[in-house]
Amino acid sequence: MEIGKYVDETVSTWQAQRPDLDFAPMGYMLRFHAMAEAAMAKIEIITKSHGLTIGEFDVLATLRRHGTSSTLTPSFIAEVAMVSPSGLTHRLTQLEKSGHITRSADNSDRRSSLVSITKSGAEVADQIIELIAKQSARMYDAIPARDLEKFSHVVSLVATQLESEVLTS
Amino acid sequence: MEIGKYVDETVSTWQAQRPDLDFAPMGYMLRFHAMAEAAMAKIEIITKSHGLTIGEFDVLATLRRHGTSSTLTPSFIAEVAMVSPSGLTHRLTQLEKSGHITRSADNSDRRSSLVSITKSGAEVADQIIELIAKQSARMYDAIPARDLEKFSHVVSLVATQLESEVLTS
DNA sequence: AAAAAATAGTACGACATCAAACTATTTGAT
DNA sequence: ATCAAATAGTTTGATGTCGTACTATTTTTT
Repeated sequence: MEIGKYVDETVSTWQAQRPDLDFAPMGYMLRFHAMAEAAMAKIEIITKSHGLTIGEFDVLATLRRHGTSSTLTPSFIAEVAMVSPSGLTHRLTQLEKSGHITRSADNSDRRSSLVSITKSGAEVADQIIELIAKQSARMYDAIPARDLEKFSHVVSLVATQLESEVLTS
Repeated sequence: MEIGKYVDETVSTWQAQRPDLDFAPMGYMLRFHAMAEAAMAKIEIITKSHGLTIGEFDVLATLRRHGTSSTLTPSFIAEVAMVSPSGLTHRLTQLEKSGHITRSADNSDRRSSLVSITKSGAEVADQIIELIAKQSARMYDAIPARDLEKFSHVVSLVATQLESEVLTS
């Protein structure tokens, strides 16, 4: 089913069953989410075409954007990429198999290790980020700059609202 | 890491490494996505507190909003809930275990089956949807109605853009 | 009427992720 | 200095999802 229809159907059938509730905000939220998912699906097509999951690309991108031959610790990457330690281990293992990164010992702290991006890793990251930047631009092509500002503003407000709630709930 | 910071850091470090590209649109997209994820995480807390995954609730909600004692086929539910057939089978199995639905044979087409929501299933669905409706409303509390309209408009535009691309790519 | 094609649902295998338990090492407290 | 606590990373087990293959049934074709 297509996104718009899905949301419309969901909201209207719920509204019919529960007229005591207002489903308009839920509708905004659903549309918002579906949209973001669709955008992400586009990105995934790009990474997959280069043999990477989005998660793996995220790790590779974290390394790449800290320098063409950067070396970071798993902890730092996990923090920035917002992935669990175990999730990161898996991603690193995959990237290592593909030859996009190398792991080496950290002699100053032997609990830790050093993750380096390889030449091929940096190349793939560069190729993918170009496609993502272009795809993202295309996504907002149809939107007038003024609307986009307004949009961005609302997104910020919702973000603030959401994060303030984290503290109170 | 907090959402806003994460996006800012990502965009600015990429921009420094690849000044030839424009990362502003990607920034919008990332913020957009992070926000939607955060919203969904809120919903997940609600469903989890009633012992359901979001996916399971989606199935239960599909049944509930088609009537308090509705009966639907797995095919229809899978279509509306946008889940794969195998994914649906798993969700139905879980819901059946919890006593929220029942499966029975369809005598008019013996390949198919009939899924019915139970009394407890309908009750849980109602409880959860109330919380989701309220949570969604709270999310947009801080936003003036006019801005919200604009927001919705832009979301629709992006949606259209994304879906038109599906055809051309 | 028989054979081929389509459809409904399930089973199985793969995968990305997470939480919790675990090992190894470093830091901090006494 | 010693021992407890904290930290870094991996391993293990569980979960939810999908794609593919499979079984049973119905529809369509000839």
